[in-house]
Amino acid sequence: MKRGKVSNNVIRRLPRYLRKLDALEAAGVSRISSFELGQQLGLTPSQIRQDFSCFGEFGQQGYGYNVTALRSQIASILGMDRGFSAILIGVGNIGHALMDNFCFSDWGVKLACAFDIKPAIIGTVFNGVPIRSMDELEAYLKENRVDIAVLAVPKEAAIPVAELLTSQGVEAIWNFTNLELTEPNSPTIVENIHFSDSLLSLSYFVAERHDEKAARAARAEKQG
Amino acid sequence: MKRGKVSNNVIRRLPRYLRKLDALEAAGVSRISSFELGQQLGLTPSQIRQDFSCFGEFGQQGYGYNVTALRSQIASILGMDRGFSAILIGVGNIGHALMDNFCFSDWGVKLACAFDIKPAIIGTVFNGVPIRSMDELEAYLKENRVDIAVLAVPKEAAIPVAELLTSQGVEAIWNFTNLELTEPNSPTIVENIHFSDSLLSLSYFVAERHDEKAARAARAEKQG
DNA sequence: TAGATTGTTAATCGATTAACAATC
DNA sequence: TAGATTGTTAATCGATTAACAATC
Repeated sequence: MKRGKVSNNVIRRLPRYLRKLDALEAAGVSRISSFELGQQLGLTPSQIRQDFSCFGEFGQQGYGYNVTALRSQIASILGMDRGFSAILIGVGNIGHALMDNFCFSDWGVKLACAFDIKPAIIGTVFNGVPIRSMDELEAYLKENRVDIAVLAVPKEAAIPVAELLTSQGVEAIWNFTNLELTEPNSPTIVENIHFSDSLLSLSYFVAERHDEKAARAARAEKQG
Repeated sequence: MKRGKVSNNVIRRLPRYLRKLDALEAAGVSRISSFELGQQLGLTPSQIRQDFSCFGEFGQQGYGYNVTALRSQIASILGMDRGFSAILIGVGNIGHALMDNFCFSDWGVKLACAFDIKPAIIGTVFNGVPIRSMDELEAYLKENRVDIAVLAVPKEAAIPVAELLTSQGVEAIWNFTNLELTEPNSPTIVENIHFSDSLLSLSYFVAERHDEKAARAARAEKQG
């Protein structure tokens, strides 16, 4: 699989392709052209073909793409078949919601273990995932390969925990705290889920819409 | 405030500026230059000045930006001072986590009401927010202006609920289901929180990193 | 005043779109 | 074969960066 400096925009579109292909497969669609896929995703056929061509040749002239084959290629590009292992740190509201609702294995990730400080839940097993004491985290990291640490601790605990993770060689942090963890020189990959950023962007668009409506109303008023 | 077609990239950076300025203010910093802000955010000073200039002139030559004033300008641009109202639909894991942890009012949004189908919680009040029956949703929408509907229902319920929201003129949906709600011609603004997309992007970067390491190791092997 | 830093115009860079030969 | 659709090269468009006059 070729992969010569793929742009961030392309990478961010890959999961959407995957979801759409999943849906197509579930609907019994076996082939699709870049034109049709573009229609369904609101992208140009050109862009779709360019995106795929970063990684290889998955289509066939005159035919299009085999849905199942393309899906499996993209899954592989995204690393879903590599058996990445994850741990969850912080079983509060969000952590609990993830353990309960979010099916890591659907995306090729094995959630091996969770850590928390609440005595009441330490030692229990939730949805097949054992919850351990935070005190054991460092020892765990020394003994086990952890590809992805899901960070769902309260703000106050975030920085020291992130530093421990980085110092113990955890490859990547999936960050649910509202803090900017991205250190300039850190070797750790950080992916943020910033709820507030998302809500504020939405808020911006709503405000813009309101302003447009108000402007239209004002123009109508002026005209008579 | 001028606002002539601002690019999506700019809009997505605004919440980050806001968070950084909040932190600077909290740390007692009263002025900052685009150079220094750029250093702290990993952006070029040019880009920062370009971004701000989409909305007006907030700085002063030879001085830079007043942190408090700039923060409040950006808050206003993002619509934080408009008193947008929100409702939450679906008080499951995620919905509950949002009610418990996520401070809507910090971002200028008033969470007025929540809706669910579970009799046990209908009629209760959580964190000051009343939980009502889903049966009352339509009537509520007819009687109250709702700017933002937070959609946190199970997959199965998502589409019909989204259609109800759109038909009742809800301006925007903050979508926590893993479904693509964006309808080609819908007037409703949709902002997605797709956990799986985020995790898969992260997985991609980890896979890429692994490949690079493997390639380095292979080269070293060959040489020595 | 001299130094610093803005806002903006121009230059560069990168991403998207269009076009088309290759080919199933 | 004729029609369809790919993968890729070239053209366009937009976003980022650089430069600089304006000015605090």
